[in-house]
Parts: sequence; C-alpha cells; structure tokens
Amino acid sequence: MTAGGRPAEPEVIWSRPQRAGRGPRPAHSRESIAAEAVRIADAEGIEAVSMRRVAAGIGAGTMSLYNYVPRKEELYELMVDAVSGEYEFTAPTGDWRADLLALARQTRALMHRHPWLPRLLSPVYGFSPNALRYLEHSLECLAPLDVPDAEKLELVAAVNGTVATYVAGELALAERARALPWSEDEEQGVRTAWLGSRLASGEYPRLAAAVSGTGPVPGAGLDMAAVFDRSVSRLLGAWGA
Amino acid sequence: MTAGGRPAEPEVIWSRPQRAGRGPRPAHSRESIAAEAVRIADAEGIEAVSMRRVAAGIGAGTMSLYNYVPRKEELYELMVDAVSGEYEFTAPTGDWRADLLALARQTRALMHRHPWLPRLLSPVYGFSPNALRYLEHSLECLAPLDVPDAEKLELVAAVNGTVATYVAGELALAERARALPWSEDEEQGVRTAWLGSRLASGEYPRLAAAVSGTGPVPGAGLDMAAVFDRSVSRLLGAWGA
DNA sequence: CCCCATTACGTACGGCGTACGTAACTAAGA
DNA sequence: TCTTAGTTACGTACGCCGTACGTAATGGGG
Repeated sequence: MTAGGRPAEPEVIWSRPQRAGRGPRPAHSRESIAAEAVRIADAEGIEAVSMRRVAAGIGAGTMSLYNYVPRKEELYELMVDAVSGEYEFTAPTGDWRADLLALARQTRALMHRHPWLPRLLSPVYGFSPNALRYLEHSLECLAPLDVPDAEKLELVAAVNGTVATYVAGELALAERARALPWSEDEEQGVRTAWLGSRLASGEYPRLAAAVSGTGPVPGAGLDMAAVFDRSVSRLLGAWGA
Repeated sequence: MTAGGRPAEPEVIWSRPQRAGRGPRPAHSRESIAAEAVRIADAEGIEAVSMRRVAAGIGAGTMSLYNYVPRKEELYELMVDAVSGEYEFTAPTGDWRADLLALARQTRALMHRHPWLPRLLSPVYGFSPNALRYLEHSLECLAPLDVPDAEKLELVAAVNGTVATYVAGELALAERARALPWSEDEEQGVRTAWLGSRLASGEYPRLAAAVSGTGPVPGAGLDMAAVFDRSVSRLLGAWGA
C-alpha cells in the first residue's frame, strides 16, 4: 500500500468503510462530495466536474479528495447513486404495468433534472445501494406478474434501457448545444438543413416520406410526455398475459 | 474566420466539403482519419483516442488535424459513421420481424467488434450518411408493417435503444476492467462479493431470491446470444398484428 | 501569372487525473 | 500513560489533454 493509504487493488467503493479506526476524523463525507459533484454537473455540465473543482467546492485540497474517492470513475458512481436516492417509492397498487410506468416517469423526470445522468448511467453502477433499493421496489411491483424472477429483472432492464435511450434523445440537442459555443436552435437549424439536403437527393425515399409528415427532429411540437408513455406502455405490453 | 480557416459557426461536419477549391491538396481524408481513430479505440480503448494520437498515427502534425475535424466531438461523429458502414444490408425477406432481428444481430456484432460504440452512440449522430442508409434500409424492411411511418421510426429507435443497452451491459465489466489496472475476473469478483454481502443483509428479499437462481452478473454461463434474441423478439412482438 | 484562400504545423496556455512525499493527528496496544 | 502505526490532509510535480494563434508553404482561379 502506498504512503498515502491509497490502495490499487480491486474494490467496490461501497464496501470501503467511510471511517477507518485509526487516524483523525474525516472532515468530509461521501454524501457531501457527491452532492457537490451533482451541483456542479447540474449547473455546468458533466465536463465541468473535475477532482479539483469538487475538492475546491467542499473546501478541501485537491489530493485530499483521493482519501474518499480512489478514482474519478468512482466519483461518477457516487453521483449516480446520489441522484438515485431521489426516487419516491410508493406502495404497489397491484397493477404492475401502471406501477412500472409510474417508475419510468420518475426516471424520466430524474434525467431531466440531471441531464448528465443518461450519459453516466452504466450497468456496472447497477448495484449501488440506491440502485438495489430501486430493483427491490421494482420486483415488489412485479409480484403480480407470473413469470420467472430472472425474466422480471430482464423486464426492468429493458424498461430502463428504453427510458434511458428515449430521454437521451430528448436531451441530446440541448446537451450538445450547451457544450458548444452556439445555441440549441442554431444546432437544430444546421442539422435540419443538412438532413433536408440529403433527403432531397432522393437516395432515401422512404425516409424522406417518413419525415415529411413531422419535423425530422426528435420532438418538434410533439407532446413528448405522451410519446414517452406510449413507448413504455407498448414495451410493458409485450410481457405477461 | 480565423487565420487558420477554422470556423466557429454552427455546422455539421458532413456538409463541409472535403476539398476546398483553392490551396494545396489535402494530404489526408476524413476516411483515413476516422479509420485511424477507430484502430486506436479498438486496440486501446476510446480514452486512448486523442487528437495528438490520431494525428501522429496518420503522420500529420497535431494541429493539421483541425483542418479536417473542427473539434474532437466531430472526430467521434466520424468514428461512429465509419463503423456504421460495416452493416451489410440484404434485401428484405417480407418478414419484417426477422429482418429487424437480423439487423439487431448485426448491431450487436458491430458493438462487440467496437466496444466503444455503445458509449459513443448519440442521437445527434443519428443522421450521418451511414446512419441514413441504415434508417432507409430499416424502413424498407418495415414496408409490410401497416402502421404510420412515424411509428416505424419509433420502432427502429426502440429496437436500437434496447440493443445498445443490452450490449452495453454485456461489455460493461470487461470495458471497465480494461480501463483499470486489474482483470475482468477480479472486477467481477469484488462486485459479486459486495452484492452478496448486501443481499445477505436481508434488506432486499425479493432481489435476493431473484439472483439466487443464476449468478447476479449479466451473463454467468448464460447463452447471451439467445437471451439477446429473446429480448429483441419480445420487443418486436409488441408491434403490429 | 500572380494573388490569396487554403493547408501544414510549431508553440504555448490552461486545465486535467493522479503518483508521491511529508506533516499533523489519533486510536489501539504495551 | 506513552508509544506507535495507521490515517488524514495537502502541496508539488509529471505527463497528458484540447485547442487558440501565428507563420510559412502551396497551388488553383481570375
């Protein structure tokens, strides 16, 4: 082990004790660190989250942060778990499809509050404490569904995948515009113009016909919430009786 | 416009001419640049792809690359389009579900060949030339399906979302292990141990029961290809008659 | 033929993740 | 109670990164 007590062995951050027995009491907590990182990401985008920024934000020296978070990757894991704590789980109603749709709506709202979340969501973070609470609650909602447990987990994964992809699409233009020196409208404008010119080439007749009805962009004037509900409901309809 | 001819205005890289009329003939092409970036990402991971590395790889000065690619983000866009060219489109059979499943299998194989692809896939890249070819072909396969065109695009998006999420899950442990100084087995070991200890706490009874059958990990001994087919087929089953 | 847009690219700046060394601190063991 | 070993805090430094900018070379259009 190095002088600073920073291990280079495989570990999961959640199994690390927050407080070791021996030395001075830690001046910070994982919660406050995660909260600061989330604050920065919400305000300025995920690319503004750096070890230096977060450390400064909680009033610590940069390298002190490494006593709490072994790598930046683990900081991301903390962030995802922190916002996963925002779910409000209510008792299952008995209608598992309605319950899962309500959960999916919560996920969508969560991602709109934290637009960096879809990008950061990774299957390897899927076993953080709050992720486990989420899975447990999902299984509780799925109690009335008579399929093997393994398939229930598949169902939850499928729903979450659909939700993540859907909301990523909703947020994509805005997120990209925030990271670049021009506005979302300008971004949308050049993309639409490019697409229009390609479609006018006649190489993609079916696509041209398909987008001629609506705008080609993910949500020009549509009620996104309604489309979202419909997509998730359709997926849920593929399971069970 | 700056001295170097590098615009800071909104634009889509695909609408930029590869060759301007005036000066010396460009020594490189977008294709070769994208190919080099893909080569690096395949061999050493997406985080090894830097403007310096790619420029050096094609035998150019670092800043020369900016004559071809205005920002690193656009390099990613080139990469995604480049590998999207690996699809082999065959004539629709008339069975749209089979055709779309075959396409989904190709996507899965593509992502296994280029494990960085799921991470990089972004809805804003969805209109690159090869993405348009893909969409056009998908619509061709969906000709027998009698639903509005807009819904067909929704269907394609839903399938791709499911595929991306699924394969990201397949690759997650391996990709994370490659980026960290330990092996996939070690990574899997510590994650499994952590999960086991949490489940043993009794806080998640349903989850504990659900994972007691199989291992908790995405694919311990399962036939992933079969599970994949089943997931996609189920989704396809939710559409049409 | 010559002008000037365009290509090529070296230098430099501010930021990043993080290895490492050192000093201050405190709980556990003698 | 005193020692000591493990822990926290954090400054410094290294090697990367993306990219702004300035300058020299190049070659097609008027």
